[in-house]
Amino acid sequence: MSQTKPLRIAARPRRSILSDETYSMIRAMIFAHEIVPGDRVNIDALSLQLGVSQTPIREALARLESEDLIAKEPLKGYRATNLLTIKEFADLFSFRLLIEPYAAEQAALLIDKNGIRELQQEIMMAKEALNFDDERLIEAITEHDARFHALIAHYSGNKSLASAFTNTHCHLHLFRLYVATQKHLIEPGDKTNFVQDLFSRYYQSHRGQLALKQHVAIAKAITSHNAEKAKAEMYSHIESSLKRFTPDLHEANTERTSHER
Amino acid sequence: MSQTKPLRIAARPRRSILSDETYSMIRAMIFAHEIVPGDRVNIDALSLQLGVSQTPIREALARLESEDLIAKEPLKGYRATNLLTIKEFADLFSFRLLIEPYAAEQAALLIDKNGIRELQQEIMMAKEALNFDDERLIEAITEHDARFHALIAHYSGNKSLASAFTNTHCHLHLFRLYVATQKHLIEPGDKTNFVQDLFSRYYQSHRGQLALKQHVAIAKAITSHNAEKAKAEMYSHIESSLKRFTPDLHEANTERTSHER
DNA sequence: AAATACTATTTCGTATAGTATTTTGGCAAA
DNA sequence: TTTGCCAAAATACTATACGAAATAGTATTT
Repeated sequence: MSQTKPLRIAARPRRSILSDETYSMIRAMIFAHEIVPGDRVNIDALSLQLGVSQTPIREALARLESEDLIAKEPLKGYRATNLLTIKEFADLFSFRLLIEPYAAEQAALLIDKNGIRELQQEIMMAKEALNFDDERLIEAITEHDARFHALIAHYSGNKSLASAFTNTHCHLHLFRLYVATQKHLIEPGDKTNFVQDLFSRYYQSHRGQLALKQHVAIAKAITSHNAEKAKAEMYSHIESSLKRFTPDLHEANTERTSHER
Repeated sequence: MSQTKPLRIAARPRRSILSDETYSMIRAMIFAHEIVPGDRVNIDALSLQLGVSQTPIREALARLESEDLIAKEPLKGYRATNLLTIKEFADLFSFRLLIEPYAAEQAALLIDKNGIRELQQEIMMAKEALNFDDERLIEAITEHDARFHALIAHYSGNKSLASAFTNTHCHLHLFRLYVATQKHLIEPGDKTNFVQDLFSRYYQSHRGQLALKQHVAIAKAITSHNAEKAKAEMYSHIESSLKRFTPDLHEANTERTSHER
């Protein structure tokens, strides 16, 4: 009796949906620069490398295409999209400036005990991450940042907003740019110094706990249901990031912002 | 010499990428309620119906899934997503309220001759559509509305914003809800009257040229580079739509909006 | 009647073959 | 050397058939 159905039980390591796994794997490869921006993506090669057939790969690429992480040129194949330009980053943060302060405000109004716990837990994890060595730190902080903002978008209660935020893939783009500078893949003529400076400031400021302090302030405002403060803190948090991408422009912009009175 | 390569010239009716065509076809089927919300989508059946193999269908569905028009349940298959709830519509319009006034403002600052021409052309087409019979009218107005807002999002110059707007698929969702009411597919107990009333007001107001007047005002502000006015007009345009989804709430909301002083 | 076993259907993934298109590399002519 | 053309190779895209595994439905046993 003990041997009747051994195969049924231990048959497979519980095969999940290969198509989804493949998607995650390719996405991770883009994240980690194993697939370099602008590079051709050969389906055959990927199929061999990941040990799956073409079908799941095609589905994954179709999905990645609609998320703008992969571009398709008909009959020529797929390629990883290029890094965002400085302007595109600036636009991305301008966009976040439109939606995330509102998200924080709504989250402050709507968040429940569960959400409060999650948010506090996330802050705790980030504080622990500060002890990591430099190499792990940036990755950990990036991941924390992504989760933190996604969490707030989620608890805004507005699905349209939450998925719009997710679809920006802002943290993936940031990390990809960072890796590119580390690997000196940015064309030398092209403001490399600026980009590197940007990241040293962006991530060093994390090391210096600046951004984390901002996160703490936002989290505190939300968990105490102070909507006005949550909105304002989120605004200045993102605005300070935006300014790094527009070092020359923000002087000219004299317009008052929505959360100011 | 004339006969050497006749095949090269007239070879095929220039078959484009079947995968993309398939995507469009399935999307159109959702739009037109040929695929009913909540319905199972059988790949085999679709393959037969559209006369293509499974491969392009799979890619199309993967894409539609990441756009939330199709949902995948692992090992159970794909199904068309349900209609948006009233709350989801309200959230959707709240979201548009965050981004589109800004889009109009930026478009007014940045639009070029080409954009101005496009915008005016779009308005002209909409005016002509008013002469259509009722059946065609709603479809034509929906399409105009979609193009008009997308155009402004595009000429905001902010790609993040433009693609976020596109990804809402707001007009598809609206039209789908409309078709559902026409076909009496909404569960009777469930505010059908409200939904039908909503649409009669929404589209009758178009027939009464109300929304088109608003579009004209927005277009005029943008083409004359009046950023403040463009922002304000867009705000009230969307706000009036939002109110149709929140007939009871907007009294309580005493908060001032960002474009008001 | 409930639990179990069996069957049918469907999904998911693989493998392979064929066609269309692009890319490459070489050859000839300018 | 450069330019243009052509054929060959590589690659992308589609079709099709098959099999394994899970779900759903039915029948059987307890």
